[in-house]
Amino acid sequence: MLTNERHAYILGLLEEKQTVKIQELVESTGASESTIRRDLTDLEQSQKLERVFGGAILPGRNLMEPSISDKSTRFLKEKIRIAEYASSLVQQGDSVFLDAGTTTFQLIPFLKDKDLVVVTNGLTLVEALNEQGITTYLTGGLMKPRTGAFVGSHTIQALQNYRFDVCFLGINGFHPDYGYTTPDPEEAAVKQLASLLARKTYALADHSKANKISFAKIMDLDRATLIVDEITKEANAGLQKKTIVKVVTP
Amino acid sequence: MLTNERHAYILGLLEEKQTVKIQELVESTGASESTIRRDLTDLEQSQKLERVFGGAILPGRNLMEPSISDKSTRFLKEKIRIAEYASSLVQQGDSVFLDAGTTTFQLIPFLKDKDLVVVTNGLTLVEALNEQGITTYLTGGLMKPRTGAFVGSHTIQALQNYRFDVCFLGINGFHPDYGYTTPDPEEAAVKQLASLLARKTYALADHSKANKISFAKIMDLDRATLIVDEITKEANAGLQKKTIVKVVTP
DNA sequence: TCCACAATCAATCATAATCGTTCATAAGCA
DNA sequence: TGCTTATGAACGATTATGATTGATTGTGGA
Repeated sequence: MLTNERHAYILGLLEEKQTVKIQELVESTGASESTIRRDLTDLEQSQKLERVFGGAILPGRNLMEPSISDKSTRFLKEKIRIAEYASSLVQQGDSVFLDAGTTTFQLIPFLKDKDLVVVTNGLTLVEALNEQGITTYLTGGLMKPRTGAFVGSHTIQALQNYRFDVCFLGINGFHPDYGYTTPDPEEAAVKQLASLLARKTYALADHSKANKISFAKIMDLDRATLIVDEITKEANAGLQKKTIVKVVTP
Repeated sequence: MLTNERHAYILGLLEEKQTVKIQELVESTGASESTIRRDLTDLEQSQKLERVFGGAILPGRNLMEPSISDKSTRFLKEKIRIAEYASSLVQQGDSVFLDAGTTTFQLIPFLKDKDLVVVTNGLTLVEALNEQGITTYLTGGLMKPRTGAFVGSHTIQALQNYRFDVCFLGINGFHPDYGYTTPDPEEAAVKQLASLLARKTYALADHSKANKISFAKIMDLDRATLIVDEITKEANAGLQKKTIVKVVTP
Protein backbone atom coordinates (compact mmCIF):
# COMPACT_ATOMS: atom_id res chain seq x y z
CA MET A 1 0.00 0.00 0.00
CA LEU A 2 1.43 3.33 -1.08
CA THR A 3 2.04 6.07 1.42
CA ASN A 4 -0.43 8.36 -0.30
CA GLU A 5 -3.01 5.65 -0.40
CA ARG A 6 -2.72 5.18 3.33
CA HIS A 7 -2.95 8.90 3.88
CA ALA A 8 -6.03 9.13 1.73
CA TYR A 9 -7.50 6.11 3.46
CA ILE A 10 -6.91 7.58 6.89
CA LEU A 11 -8.46 10.89 5.95
CA GLY A 12 -11.40 9.14 4.37
CA LEU A 13 -12.02 7.09 7.46
CA LEU A 14 -11.60 10.16 9.60
CA GLU A 15 -14.09 12.13 7.57
CA GLU A 16 -16.57 9.33 7.87
CA LYS A 17 -16.21 8.47 11.51
CA GLN A 18 -14.91 11.77 12.95
CA THR A 19 -12.26 9.90 14.92
CA VAL A 20 -9.76 7.14 14.19
CA LYS A 21 -7.80 4.95 16.55
CA ILE A 22 -4.25 3.89 15.84
CA GLN A 23 -4.86 0.21 16.56
CA GLU A 24 -7.82 0.24 14.25
CA LEU A 25 -5.66 1.65 11.46
CA VAL A 26 -2.86 -0.83 12.10
CA GLU A 27 -5.28 -3.69 11.64
CA SER A 28 -7.13 -2.38 8.64
CA THR A 29 -4.08 -1.27 6.67
CA GLY A 30 -1.66 -3.99 7.66
CA ALA A 31 1.04 -1.40 8.25
CA SER A 32 3.00 -1.27 11.45
CA GLU A 33 2.17 0.97 14.36
CA SER A 34 5.25 3.07 13.71
CA THR A 35 4.15 3.74 10.16
CA ILE A 36 0.66 4.72 11.17
CA ARG A 37 2.13 6.99 13.81
CA ARG A 38 4.30 8.65 11.21
CA ASP A 39 1.34 9.02 8.89
CA LEU A 40 -0.62 10.75 11.59
CA THR A 41 2.31 13.02 12.39
CA ASP A 42 2.63 13.98 8.73
CA LEU A 43 -1.06 14.60 8.34
CA GLU A 44 -1.09 16.70 11.45
CA GLN A 45 1.79 18.74 10.07
CA SER A 46 -0.33 19.54 7.07
CA GLN A 47 -3.33 20.41 9.22
CA LYS A 48 -5.40 17.55 7.89
CA LEU A 49 -6.10 16.15 11.31
CA GLU A 50 -5.30 16.63 14.93
CA ARG A 51 -3.59 14.01 17.01
CA VAL A 52 -5.02 12.90 20.30
CA PHE A 53 -3.94 10.20 22.68
CA GLY A 54 -4.54 6.90 20.91
CA GLY A 55 -5.64 8.25 17.56
CA ALA A 56 -6.68 11.37 15.72
CA ILE A 57 -9.66 13.67 15.23
CA LEU A 58 -10.76 16.21 12.70
CA PRO A 59 -8.90 19.48 13.14
CA GLY A 60 -10.27 22.77 14.35
CA ARG A 61 -13.00 21.25 16.42
CA ASN A 62 -11.46 22.01 19.76
CA LEU A 63 -8.83 24.39 18.52
CA MET A 64 -9.37 26.98 21.18
CA GLU A 65 -8.74 24.84 24.17
CA PRO A 66 -10.71 24.68 27.38
CA SER A 67 -11.14 28.42 27.72
CA ILE A 68 -13.51 28.49 24.80
CA SER A 69 -14.49 24.93 24.16
CA ASP A 70 -15.87 24.62 27.66
CA LYS A 71 -17.81 27.77 27.34
CA SER A 72 -19.02 26.91 23.89
CA THR A 73 -20.67 23.74 25.08
CA ARG A 74 -22.45 25.48 27.88
CA PHE A 75 -25.88 26.44 26.60
CA LEU A 76 -24.79 25.34 23.14
CA LYS A 77 -28.31 24.60 22.02
CA GLU A 78 -29.48 27.96 23.19
CA LYS A 79 -26.62 29.66 21.44
CA ILE A 80 -27.32 27.93 18.18
CA ARG A 81 -30.97 28.85 18.47
CA ILE A 82 -30.08 32.46 19.14
CA ALA A 83 -27.63 32.46 16.31
CA GLU A 84 -30.14 31.06 13.90
CA TYR A 85 -32.59 33.78 14.73
CA ALA A 86 -29.92 36.45 14.54
CA SER A 87 -28.92 35.28 11.09
CA SER A 88 -32.42 36.04 9.85
CA LEU A 89 -31.74 39.70 10.57
CA VAL A 90 -29.01 39.82 7.95
CA GLN A 91 -29.92 40.93 4.45
CA GLN A 92 -28.38 39.72 1.24
CA GLY A 93 -25.20 41.66 0.53
CA ASP A 94 -24.90 43.26 3.95
CA SER A 95 -21.65 44.23 5.58
CA VAL A 96 -21.50 42.58 8.97
CA PHE A 97 -19.35 42.89 12.06
CA LEU A 98 -19.00 39.70 14.05
CA ASP A 99 -17.62 40.09 17.50
CA ALA A 100 -15.20 37.46 18.80
CA GLY A 101 -17.01 34.99 20.97
CA THR A 102 -18.70 31.65 21.14
CA THR A 103 -22.23 32.81 20.47
CA THR A 104 -21.32 34.84 17.42
CA PHE A 105 -19.31 31.84 16.26
CA GLN A 106 -22.49 29.83 16.01
CA LEU A 107 -23.83 32.39 13.57
CA ILE A 108 -21.39 31.46 10.86
CA PRO A 109 -23.06 28.38 9.38
CA PHE A 110 -26.22 30.40 8.89
CA LEU A 111 -24.49 33.16 6.95
CA LYS A 112 -23.56 31.08 3.94
CA ASP A 113 -24.87 32.09 0.53
CA LYS A 114 -25.83 35.55 1.74
CA ASP A 115 -23.08 37.24 -0.22
CA LEU A 116 -21.83 39.13 2.78
CA VAL A 117 -18.70 40.99 3.67
CA VAL A 118 -17.82 40.11 7.23
CA VAL A 119 -15.38 41.87 9.52
CA THR A 120 -14.37 40.18 12.75
CA ASN A 121 -11.79 40.45 15.50
CA GLY A 122 -11.97 36.76 16.36
CA LEU A 123 -9.30 34.35 15.26
CA THR A 124 -11.48 31.27 15.34
CA LEU A 125 -14.20 33.08 13.48
CA VAL A 126 -12.05 34.03 10.53
CA GLU A 127 -11.12 30.40 10.02
CA ALA A 128 -14.69 29.22 10.16
CA LEU A 129 -15.85 32.03 7.89
CA ASN A 130 -13.26 31.11 5.34
CA GLU A 131 -14.38 27.52 5.38
CA GLN A 132 -17.83 28.74 4.46
CA GLY A 133 -16.36 30.74 1.62
CA ILE A 134 -17.40 34.07 3.08
CA THR A 135 -15.34 37.15 2.27
CA THR A 136 -13.74 38.00 5.56
CA TYR A 137 -11.61 40.78 6.96
CA LEU A 138 -9.85 40.37 10.24
CA THR A 139 -9.20 43.53 12.18
CA GLY A 140 -5.82 42.37 13.43
CA GLY A 141 -4.18 43.77 16.52
CA LEU A 142 -2.86 42.27 19.70
CA MET A 143 -4.14 38.78 20.24
CA LYS A 144 -5.52 37.71 23.57
CA PRO A 145 -4.31 34.15 23.99
CA ARG A 146 -7.22 32.65 25.87
CA THR A 147 -10.07 33.91 23.78
CA GLY A 148 -8.46 34.41 20.39
CA ALA A 149 -9.81 37.94 20.25
CA PHE A 150 -7.84 40.83 18.80
CA VAL A 151 -7.87 44.06 20.78
CA GLY A 152 -5.98 47.27 21.38
CA SER A 153 -5.27 50.45 19.49
CA HIS A 154 -4.37 48.59 16.32
CA THR A 155 -7.78 46.98 16.32
CA ILE A 156 -9.54 50.21 17.09
CA GLN A 157 -7.79 52.03 14.30
CA ALA A 158 -8.35 49.25 11.80
CA LEU A 159 -12.06 49.20 12.60
CA GLN A 160 -12.51 52.85 11.79
CA ASN A 161 -12.09 52.18 8.11
CA TYR A 162 -15.30 50.21 8.01
CA ARG A 163 -19.02 50.81 8.22
CA PHE A 164 -21.49 48.04 8.90
CA ASP A 165 -25.08 47.30 8.13
CA VAL A 166 -25.30 44.97 11.07
CA CYS A 167 -23.16 44.41 14.14
CA PHE A 168 -23.44 41.33 16.35
CA LEU A 169 -21.86 41.46 19.78
CA GLY A 170 -21.39 38.73 22.30
CA ILE A 171 -21.82 39.97 25.83
CA ASN A 172 -21.20 38.63 29.28
CA GLY A 173 -23.94 40.32 31.21
CA PHE A 174 -26.86 42.67 30.84
CA HIS A 175 -28.60 44.66 33.52
CA PRO A 176 -31.27 47.38 33.36
CA ASP A 177 -29.11 49.89 35.20
CA TYR A 178 -25.62 48.90 34.18
CA GLY A 179 -26.24 48.01 30.55
CA TYR A 180 -24.20 45.50 28.62
CA THR A 181 -20.95 44.39 30.23
CA THR A 182 -18.00 42.12 29.53
CA PRO A 183 -14.97 41.12 31.62
CA ASP A 184 -12.28 42.78 29.54
CA PRO A 185 -12.12 46.58 29.07
CA GLU A 186 -10.08 46.16 25.90
CA GLU A 187 -12.72 43.98 24.36
CA ALA A 188 -15.39 46.34 25.59
CA ALA A 189 -13.77 49.17 23.67
CA VAL A 190 -13.80 47.16 20.46
CA LYS A 191 -17.44 46.21 20.89
CA GLN A 192 -18.31 49.79 21.63
CA LEU A 193 -16.68 51.13 18.53
CA ALA A 194 -18.03 48.42 16.27
CA SER A 195 -21.49 49.31 17.43
CA LEU A 196 -20.94 52.96 16.64
CA LEU A 197 -19.93 52.06 13.12
CA ALA A 198 -23.04 50.01 12.46
CA ARG A 199 -26.53 51.02 11.44
CA LYS A 200 -27.96 48.36 13.70
CA THR A 201 -26.46 46.49 16.64
CA TYR A 202 -27.60 43.26 18.24
CA ALA A 203 -26.35 41.92 21.53
CA LEU A 204 -26.44 38.13 21.77
CA ALA A 205 -26.75 36.39 25.12
CA ASP A 206 -28.22 33.34 26.71
CA HIS A 207 -30.40 33.60 29.80
CA SER A 208 -27.47 32.99 32.17
CA LYS A 209 -26.29 36.52 31.44
CA ALA A 210 -29.48 38.13 32.76
CA ASN A 211 -28.95 40.71 35.49
CA LYS A 212 -25.31 39.86 35.56
CA ILE A 213 -22.76 42.62 35.78
CA SER A 214 -19.42 41.88 34.30
CA PHE A 215 -16.51 44.21 34.83
CA ALA A 216 -16.39 46.53 31.83
CA LYS A 217 -19.36 48.44 30.52
CA ILE A 218 -19.99 48.37 26.81
CA MET A 219 -23.09 50.50 26.44
CA ASP A 220 -26.59 51.11 27.69
CA LEU A 221 -29.25 48.57 26.92
CA ASP A 222 -31.11 50.83 24.54
CA ARG A 223 -28.14 51.18 22.24
CA ALA A 224 -28.52 47.63 21.00
CA THR A 225 -31.28 45.12 20.54
CA LEU A 226 -30.91 42.22 22.93
CA ILE A 227 -31.45 38.74 21.60
CA VAL A 228 -31.84 36.22 24.37
CA ASP A 229 -33.41 32.80 24.73
CA GLU A 230 -35.35 33.02 27.96
CA ILE A 231 -35.35 35.31 30.95
CA THR A 232 -36.99 35.23 34.32
CA LYS A 233 -39.90 37.49 35.16
CA GLU A 234 -37.87 39.77 37.39
CA ALA A 235 -35.25 40.25 34.72
CA ASN A 236 -37.94 40.84 32.20
CA ALA A 237 -39.60 43.44 34.36
CA GLY A 238 -36.47 45.55 34.55
CA LEU A 239 -35.99 45.36 30.85
CA GLN A 240 -39.46 45.83 29.56
CA LYS A 241 -38.96 49.31 28.21
CA LYS A 242 -35.97 48.30 26.20
CA THR A 243 -35.83 46.57 22.87
CA ILE A 244 -35.67 42.86 23.42
CA VAL A 245 -36.13 39.94 21.16
CA LYS A 246 -36.85 36.75 22.95
CA VAL A 247 -36.01 33.54 21.17
CA VAL A 248 -37.77 30.47 22.46
CA THR A 249 -35.48 27.51 22.60
CA PRO A 250 -37.30 24.46 21.32
CA MET B 1 5.79 -3.16 -26.19
CA LEU B 2 6.34 0.29 -27.63
CA THR B 3 7.08 3.28 -25.49
CA ASN B 4 3.86 5.03 -26.46
CA GLU B 5 1.87 1.93 -25.78
CA ARG B 6 3.32 1.68 -22.30
CA HIS B 7 2.60 5.32 -21.66
CA ALA B 8 -0.99 4.91 -22.73
CA TYR B 9 -1.30 1.75 -20.70
CA ILE B 10 0.06 3.44 -17.59
CA LEU B 11 -2.28 6.39 -17.92
CA GLY B 12 -5.21 4.08 -18.52
CA LEU B 13 -4.46 2.07 -15.45
CA LEU B 14 -3.95 5.23 -13.47
CA GLU B 15 -7.28 6.65 -14.57
CA GLU B 16 -8.97 3.47 -13.55
CA LYS B 17 -7.31 2.84 -10.23
CA GLN B 18 -6.25 6.36 -9.15
CA THR B 19 -2.82 5.07 -8.18
CA VAL B 20 -0.25 2.77 -9.76
CA LYS B 21 2.74 1.05 -8.21
CA ILE B 22 6.00 0.59 -10.03
CA GLN B 23 6.33 -3.09 -9.23
CA GLU B 24 2.84 -3.68 -10.48
CA LEU B 25 3.75 -2.03 -13.78
CA VAL B 26 6.97 -3.96 -14.09
CA GLU B 27 5.08 -7.22 -13.81
CA SER B 28 2.20 -6.35 -16.07
CA THR B 29 4.25 -4.80 -18.87
CA GLY B 30 7.32 -7.01 -18.72
CA ALA B 31 9.54 -3.94 -18.99
CA SER B 32 12.36 -3.36 -16.59
CA GLU B 33 12.12 -1.20 -13.52
CA SER B 34 14.38 1.42 -15.06
CA THR B 35 12.12 1.74 -18.07
CA ILE B 36 9.01 2.14 -16.00
CA ARG B 37 10.84 4.75 -13.93
CA ARG B 38 11.72 6.66 -17.06
CA ASP B 39 8.14 6.40 -18.27
CA LEU B 40 6.86 7.86 -15.04
CA THR B 41 9.43 10.63 -15.14
CA ASP B 42 8.42 11.52 -18.69
CA LEU B 43 4.73 11.47 -17.89
CA GLU B 44 5.30 13.62 -14.89
CA GLN B 45 7.18 16.11 -17.03
CA SER B 46 4.14 16.42 -19.24
CA GLN B 47 1.86 16.79 -16.22
CA LYS B 48 0.00 13.58 -16.94
CA LEU B 49 0.66 12.21 -13.50
CA GLU B 50 2.43 12.93 -10.28
CA ARG B 51 5.15 10.72 -8.90
CA VAL B 52 5.14 9.49 -5.36
CA PHE B 53 7.44 7.12 -3.57
CA GLY B 54 6.77 3.69 -5.03
CA GLY B 55 4.45 4.70 -7.83
CA ALA B 56 2.35 7.55 -9.17
CA ILE B 57 -0.99 9.24 -8.63
CA LEU B 58 -3.29 11.45 -10.62
CA PRO B 59 -2.18 15.07 -10.65
CA GLY B 60 -4.15 18.10 -9.53
CA ARG B 61 -7.01 16.59 -7.60
CA ASN B 62 -4.43 15.37 -5.25
CA LEU B 63 -6.12 14.35 -2.05
CA MET B 64 -3.53 16.22 -0.10
CA GLU B 65 -3.66 19.70 -1.51
CA PRO B 66 -0.09 20.45 -2.42
CA SER B 67 -0.82 24.09 -1.67
CA ILE B 68 -0.09 23.72 1.99
CA SER B 69 0.81 20.18 2.84
CA ASP B 70 3.47 19.53 0.25
CA LYS B 71 5.10 22.86 0.57
CA SER B 72 5.43 22.62 4.29
CA THR B 73 7.11 19.23 4.12
CA ARG B 74 9.24 19.83 1.06
CA PHE B 75 12.71 20.80 2.13
CA LEU B 76 11.56 20.82 5.71
CA LYS B 77 14.99 20.05 7.09
CA GLU B 78 16.54 22.81 5.07
CA LYS B 79 13.87 25.22 6.18
CA ILE B 80 14.42 24.40 9.81
CA ARG B 81 18.13 24.82 9.39
CA ILE B 82 17.64 28.16 7.67
CA ALA B 83 15.20 29.24 10.33
CA GLU B 84 17.61 28.31 13.09
CA TYR B 85 20.31 30.42 11.58
CA ALA B 86 17.94 33.30 10.94
CA SER B 87 16.87 33.27 14.56
CA SER B 88 20.45 33.98 15.60
CA LEU B 89 20.13 37.34 13.86
CA VAL B 90 17.47 38.49 16.27
CA GLN B 91 18.55 40.44 19.32
CA GLN B 92 16.92 40.35 22.72
CA GLY B 93 14.00 42.76 22.80
CA ASP B 94 13.81 43.32 19.05
CA SER B 95 10.66 44.14 17.15
CA VAL B 96 10.28 41.63 14.37
CA PHE B 97 8.15 41.27 11.28
CA LEU B 98 7.42 37.69 10.26
CA ASP B 99 6.03 37.23 6.81
CA ALA B 100 3.35 34.61 6.25
CA GLY B 101 4.89 31.43 4.90
CA THR B 102 6.19 28.01 5.71
CA THR B 103 9.83 28.94 6.10
CA THR B 104 9.17 31.83 8.43
CA PHE B 105 6.86 29.54 10.34
CA GLN B 106 9.82 27.35 11.23
CA LEU B 107 11.45 30.34 12.88
CA ILE B 108 8.96 30.48 15.67
CA PRO B 109 10.31 27.79 18.01
CA PHE B 110 13.67 29.53 17.96
CA LEU B 111 12.26 32.90 19.01
CA LYS B 112 11.15 31.86 22.46
CA ASP B 113 12.63 33.64 25.46
CA LYS B 114 13.93 36.50 23.36
CA ASP B 115 11.41 38.96 24.74
CA LEU B 116 10.31 40.06 21.30
CA VAL B 117 7.39 41.91 19.86
CA VAL B 118 6.38 40.16 16.68
CA VAL B 119 4.09 41.43 13.93
CA THR B 120 2.88 39.01 11.29
CA ASN B 121 0.32 38.76 8.49
CA GLY B 122 0.07 34.99 8.72
CA LEU B 123 -2.84 33.26 10.37
CA THR B 124 -1.01 30.07 11.23
CA LEU B 125 1.91 32.04 12.55
CA VAL B 126 -0.07 34.01 15.06
CA GLU B 127 -1.36 30.80 16.58
CA ALA B 128 2.07 29.26 16.86
CA LEU B 129 3.54 32.47 18.24
CA ASN B 130 0.92 32.59 20.91
CA GLU B 131 1.63 29.04 21.91
CA GLN B 132 5.20 30.08 22.49
CA GLY B 133 4.00 32.94 24.65
CA ILE B 134 5.36 35.60 22.33
CA THR B 135 3.66 38.99 22.20
CA THR B 136 2.11 39.06 18.78
CA TYR B 137 0.28 41.54 16.61
CA LEU B 138 -1.56 40.38 13.55
CA THR B 139 -1.88 42.92 10.78
CA GLY B 140 -5.38 41.83 9.85
CA GLY B 141 -6.89 42.45 6.45
CA LEU B 142 -8.42 40.26 3.79
CA MET B 143 -7.52 36.64 4.27
CA LYS B 144 -6.30 34.53 1.39
CA PRO B 145 -7.86 31.13 1.97
CA ARG B 146 -5.14 28.91 0.58
CA THR B 147 -2.15 30.41 2.28
CA GLY B 148 -3.70 31.97 5.38
CA ALA B 149 -1.98 35.25 4.59
CA PHE B 150 -3.62 38.61 5.15
CA VAL B 151 -3.25 41.12 2.34
CA GLY B 152 -4.78 44.23 0.82
CA SER B 153 -5.14 47.86 1.74
CA HIS B 154 -6.18 47.10 5.29
CA THR B 155 -2.96 45.17 5.83
CA ILE B 156 -0.88 47.86 4.19
CA GLN B 157 -2.39 50.57 6.31
CA ALA B 158 -2.07 48.58 9.52
CA LEU B 159 1.58 47.91 8.84
CA GLN B 160 2.41 51.57 8.58
CA ASN B 161 2.00 52.02 12.30
CA TYR B 162 4.98 49.84 13.02
CA ARG B 163 8.74 49.95 12.70
CA PHE B 164 10.87 46.84 12.89
CA ASP B 165 14.38 45.99 13.91
CA VAL B 166 14.31 42.90 11.76
CA CYS B 167 12.08 41.73 8.93
CA PHE B 168 11.99 38.13 7.69
CA LEU B 169 10.42 37.44 4.32
CA GLY B 170 9.61 34.15 2.67
CA ILE B 171 10.15 34.29 -1.06
CA ASN B 172 9.36 32.06 -4.01
CA GLY B 173 12.26 32.79 -6.26
CA PHE B 174 15.42 34.83 -6.52
CA HIS B 175 17.34 35.75 -9.61
CA PRO B 176 20.26 38.12 -10.16
CA ASP B 177 18.37 40.20 -12.73
CA TYR B 178 14.80 39.90 -11.54
CA GLY B 179 15.39 40.05 -7.80
CA TYR B 180 13.08 38.46 -5.25
CA THR B 181 9.72 37.29 -6.54
CA THR B 182 6.54 35.65 -5.28
CA PRO B 183 3.40 34.43 -7.07
CA ASP B 184 0.92 36.90 -5.60
CA PRO B 185 1.18 40.66 -6.25
CA GLU B 186 -0.86 41.41 -3.14
CA GLU B 187 1.53 39.48 -0.97
CA ALA B 188 4.43 41.09 -2.76
CA ALA B 189 3.14 44.51 -1.77
CA VAL B 190 2.99 43.51 1.88
CA LYS B 191 6.50 42.09 1.83
CA GLN B 192 7.74 45.21 0.10
CA LEU B 193 6.29 47.56 2.68
CA ALA B 194 7.38 45.48 5.64
CA SER B 195 10.90 45.61 4.35
CA LEU B 196 10.77 49.40 4.05
CA LEU B 197 9.71 49.65 7.68
CA ALA B 198 12.58 47.55 8.94
CA ARG B 199 16.16 48.43 9.72
CA LYS B 200 17.29 45.09 8.32
CA THR B 201 15.55 42.64 6.00
CA TYR B 202 16.33 39.00 5.40
CA ALA B 203 14.91 36.89 2.59
CA LEU B 204 14.60 33.21 3.46
CA ALA B 205 14.67 30.54 0.76
CA ASP B 206 15.79 27.02 0.16
CA HIS B 207 17.94 26.15 -2.83
CA SER B 208 14.96 25.18 -4.98
CA LYS B 209 14.18 28.89 -5.34
CA ALA B 210 17.50 29.68 -6.97
CA ASN B 211 17.25 31.42 -10.35
CA LYS B 212 13.51 30.95 -10.26
CA ILE B 213 11.28 33.79 -11.32
CA SER B 214 7.87 33.88 -9.77
CA PHE B 215 5.24 36.26 -11.00
CA ALA B 216 5.41 39.36 -8.86
CA LYS B 217 8.58 41.21 -8.04
CA ILE B 218 9.24 42.16 -4.45
CA MET B 219 12.56 43.96 -4.63
CA ASP B 220 16.09 43.80 -5.93
CA LEU B 221 18.46 41.35 -4.39
CA ASP B 222 20.60 43.98 -2.72
CA ARG B 223 17.65 45.29 -0.69
CA ALA B 224 17.68 42.24 1.54
CA THR B 225 20.17 39.69 2.75
CA LEU B 226 19.46 36.30 1.27
CA ILE B 227 19.62 33.30 3.55
CA VAL B 228 19.70 30.06 1.61
CA ASP B 229 20.89 26.54 2.31
CA GLU B 230 22.84 25.61 -0.78
CA ILE B 231 23.01 26.88 -4.32
CA THR B 232 24.62 25.66 -7.48
CA LYS B 233 27.74 27.24 -8.85
CA GLU B 234 25.93 28.95 -11.71
CA ALA B 235 23.40 30.49 -9.37
CA ASN B 236 26.16 31.53 -7.04
CA ALA B 237 28.12 33.19 -9.83
CA GLY B 238 25.26 35.48 -10.73
CA LEU B 239 24.76 36.45 -7.13
CA GLN B 240 28.26 36.94 -5.91
CA LYS B 241 28.08 40.71 -5.67
CA LYS B 242 25.04 40.64 -3.47
CA THR B 243 24.82 39.93 0.21
CA ILE B 244 24.21 36.27 0.73
CA VAL B 245 24.38 34.06 3.73
CA LYS B 246 24.71 30.43 2.92
CA VAL B 247 23.61 27.96 5.51
CA VAL B 248 25.01 24.48 5.16
CA THR B 249 22.43 21.86 5.90
CA PRO B 250 24.01 19.16 8.01
C1' DT C 1 -5.79 11.67 47.20
C1' DC C 2 -1.95 8.59 45.86
C1' DC C 3 0.03 4.67 43.67
C1' DA C 4 0.61 1.00 40.35
C1' DC C 5 -0.39 -0.86 35.95
C1' DA C 6 -1.43 -0.65 31.21
C1' DA C 7 -1.62 1.84 27.10
C1' DT C 8 0.45 5.05 24.25
C1' DC C 9 4.16 7.84 22.88
C1' DA C 10 8.68 9.74 20.80
C1' DA C 11 13.19 8.45 19.61
C1' DT C 12 16.39 5.38 17.75
C1' DC C 13 18.22 1.85 14.95
C1' DA C 14 18.61 -1.62 11.39
C1' DT C 15 16.53 -3.25 7.35
C1' DA C 16 14.17 -3.26 3.14
C1' DA C 17 12.37 -0.79 -0.64
C1' DT C 18 12.85 2.71 -3.84
C1' DC C 19 15.39 6.31 -6.18
C1' DG C 20 18.56 8.70 -9.50
C1' DT C 21 22.67 8.05 -11.97
C1' DT C 22 25.86 5.87 -14.77
C1' DC C 23 27.33 2.77 -18.11
C1' DA C 24 27.01 -0.70 -21.55
C1' DT C 25 24.26 -2.94 -24.88
C1' DA C 26 20.63 -3.37 -28.33
C1' DA C 27 17.54 -1.52 -31.71
C1' DG C 28 16.16 1.79 -35.19
C1' DC C 29 17.50 4.79 -38.98
C1' DA C 30 20.05 7.27 -42.68
C1' DT D 1 29.07 2.19 -41.18
C1' DG D 2 28.01 5.99 -37.94
C1' DC D 3 24.54 8.15 -35.21
C1' DT D 4 20.71 8.50 -32.17
C1' DT D 5 17.42 6.55 -29.08
C1' DA D 6 15.59 3.11 -26.04
C1' DT D 7 16.57 -0.25 -22.81
C1' DG D 8 18.35 -3.02 -18.87
C1' DA D 9 21.64 -3.81 -15.27
C1' DA D 10 24.43 -2.17 -11.49
C1' DC D 11 25.85 1.15 -8.08
C1' DG D 12 25.56 4.01 -4.06
C1' DA D 13 22.21 7.34 -2.07
C1' DT D 14 17.84 8.24 -0.27
C1' DT D 15 13.51 7.13 1.84
C1' DA D 16 10.00 4.34 4.03
C1' DT D 17 9.27 0.89 7.18
C1' DG D 18 9.14 -2.13 11.34
C1' DA D 19 10.96 -3.47 15.74
C1' DT D 20 12.78 -2.01 20.12
C1' DT D 21 13.47 0.88 24.01
C1' DG D 22 12.63 3.88 27.71
C1' DA D 23 9.64 7.81 28.75
C1' DT D 24 5.06 9.67 29.16
C1' DT D 25 0.26 9.59 29.88
C1' DG D 26 -4.23 7.84 31.14
C1' DT D 27 -6.88 4.57 34.11
C1' DG D 28 -8.58 2.18 37.90
C1' DG D 29 -8.20 0.68 42.54
C1' DA D 30 -6.72 1.37 47.42
